[in-house]
Amino acid sequence: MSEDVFEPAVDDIQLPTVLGALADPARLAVLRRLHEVGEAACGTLAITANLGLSKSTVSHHLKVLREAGLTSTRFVGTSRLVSVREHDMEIACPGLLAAVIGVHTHA
Amino acid sequence: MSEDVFEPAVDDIQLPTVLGALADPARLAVLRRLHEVGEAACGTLAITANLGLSKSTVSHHLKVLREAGLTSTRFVGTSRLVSVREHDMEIACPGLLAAVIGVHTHA
DNA sequence: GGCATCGTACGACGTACATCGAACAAACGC
DNA sequence: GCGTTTGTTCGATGTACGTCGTACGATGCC
Repeated sequence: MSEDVFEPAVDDIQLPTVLGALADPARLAVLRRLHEVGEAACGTLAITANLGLSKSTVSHHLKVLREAGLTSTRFVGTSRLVSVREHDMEIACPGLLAAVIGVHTHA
Repeated sequence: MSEDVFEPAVDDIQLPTVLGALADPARLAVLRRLHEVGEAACGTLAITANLGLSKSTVSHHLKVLREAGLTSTRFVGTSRLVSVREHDMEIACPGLLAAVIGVHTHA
């Protein structure tokens, strides 16, 4: 588990990349779950967000979210706690998170 | 040119589909152009939006935008005038369009 | 009717993506 | 130190996507 996890600076967050990261139902579900929980570990997410995905797939999705600038990762023992970069996103793409997370009627 | 162009009803607009449609720089440019112009023809867009894309590619992107529910097409002679379904989008995904179109600092 | 114009549909091609299982690396507990 | 837990990485595989040129269909003009 190397520490060289790439997280873009606020100024380097690209809108198309963010939208691409959000364009997947699984990642959308993960992001909403993270938003309401605040912080969660990868394994916990795989179970709690009740997406029927394998461990490696969830890990992959978390990587996409992180590299798009949507999430941040914190190391605690053998776990990694992931959280949404709400403040940074509000600076980079104002209103986007609220619009995407706040919608209830759509999957 | 058949008239059977599919445009989803407001209730059938899916957030992941919309986000997927927005996740392409070319489509984002087209949408912004449409937003400021109000209405434009396919050929006009291909030139005005200064994306170096072929006619068929622009047509393809317009199809993606339309099927996602983002745009509406109106038939006028041999041309098709495309416009953004701003009102419908505001109902389906409130705040999303504003967040995506209003960002200036990102491509 | 005949011809130009506008846009779509069709194949084709290369690339990117979502998904999985298995193998690996790191850190903890005993 | 050893095994367990946690998460990443590595192929591999099938699917989807972006792009193009060309061929087609529909409409307007002479």
